[in-house]
Amino acid sequence: MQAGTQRQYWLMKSEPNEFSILDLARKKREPWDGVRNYQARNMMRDQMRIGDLIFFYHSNCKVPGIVGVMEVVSESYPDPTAFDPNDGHYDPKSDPDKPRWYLVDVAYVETFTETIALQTLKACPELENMPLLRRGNRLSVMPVSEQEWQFIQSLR
DNA sequence: GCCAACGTTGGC
DNA sequence: GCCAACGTTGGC
Repeated sequence: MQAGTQRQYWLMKSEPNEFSILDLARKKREPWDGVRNYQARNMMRDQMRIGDLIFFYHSNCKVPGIVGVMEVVSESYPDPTAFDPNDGHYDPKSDPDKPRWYLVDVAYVETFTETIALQTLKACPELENMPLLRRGNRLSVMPVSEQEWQFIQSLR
């Protein structure tokens, strides 16, 4: 982490059918590719710093919720899957000379013994301002305040 | 599988 | 630049 820079906190979603925290635990480190949303991209490209911590959230599954922690371990760089016609996340409009999509590499930190379920998070007034809990929110990458981070850690 | 909410696309 | 149509997300 850069000297004088406060560590930041994030939450990132993944469908466990596609990529789960078990997959990350096995691989140790992985490019967080396939994000195709400008707001999410901007946060990865412009704001994330090496050493930031991220809640790993399982979406679109039986018990959606936070399942563990990972860490940002690279600066942002162009998402190579956008240039690969054989990749499911291929985007012909992303020019290698002017890439549209960016990502960071993340590393596995830990898995919680129990999922902190979305249902649990929703019941906490301390978290009512989290974008995650706002109606209709679909952002797959979002900031978490230090207070929210600490509070969620206390739910374990 | 349903469907509400939201982002993106493209015609005008 | 508006906005209708369409596609996707993601909880339920």
